[in-house]
Amino acid sequence: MEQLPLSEPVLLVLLSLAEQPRHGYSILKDVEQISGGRVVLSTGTLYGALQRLLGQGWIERQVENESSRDRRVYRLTSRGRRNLQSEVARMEQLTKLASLRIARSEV
Amino acid sequence: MEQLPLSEPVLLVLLSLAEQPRHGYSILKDVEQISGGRVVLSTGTLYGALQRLLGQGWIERQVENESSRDRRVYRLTSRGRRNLQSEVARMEQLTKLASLRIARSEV
DNA sequence: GGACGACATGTCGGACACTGACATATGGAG
DNA sequence: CTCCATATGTCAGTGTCCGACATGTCGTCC
Repeated sequence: MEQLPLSEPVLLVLLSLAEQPRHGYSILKDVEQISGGRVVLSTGTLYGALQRLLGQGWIERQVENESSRDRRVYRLTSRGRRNLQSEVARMEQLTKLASLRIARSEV
Repeated sequence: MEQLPLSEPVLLVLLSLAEQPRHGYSILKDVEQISGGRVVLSTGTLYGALQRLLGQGWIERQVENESSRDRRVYRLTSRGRRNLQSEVARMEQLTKLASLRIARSEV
């Protein structure tokens, strides 16, 4: 029922979780790394997005056995993975269109 | 000085203008067409975006000789075209990363 | 000539996401 | 013991998008 498209911050959070379950701060660092340092999420953006994604059932809390630190680990749900895939498919289509339009206009 | 990324509505407006100069309503119809009917801009979104893009120097008004109808035709500036190209390059990079991450997680 | 729908531009309030600043607390290194 | 990285969270401000409303023209059909 939720409509795409995703914002870049949220997309990067999901891509980070697509690789493996992570906790918030780990997502923060991973996003910075995979974006080549270009995207540095503020904690407000991150934790707000996590709450929203939880509410929509795209991600879920992972239960931990014993970790000394106060970490909250999240993982993609199958629903979240499906939605992420369709979102990426949409992006690919849009990117292809964009490349065509730009190329055509340069001739 | 303006930072990317662009929202999907604005990106589609720019792609529409990348092909040829258009007036507002024409952009509206073109965006609907190139997005396969998926994106239907509200006029609030469209005219707001056009004002912003004018202010940032990404697009400019085209002077008309004589058209009966009250049309305001816009075209991309060279600055706008450069920025659009770098934005599309960014999207391609992000899309590539996304495909990799998703593919890897499916194995 | 009158009605109606497509064309054409615009404003405005509400909803919502992103940002930056602030707050708090723990772990490890020196 | 001090400092920094780790770790999570809130909040006010800002900007964008959307839907509704407003206004007017042009062409066509009856």
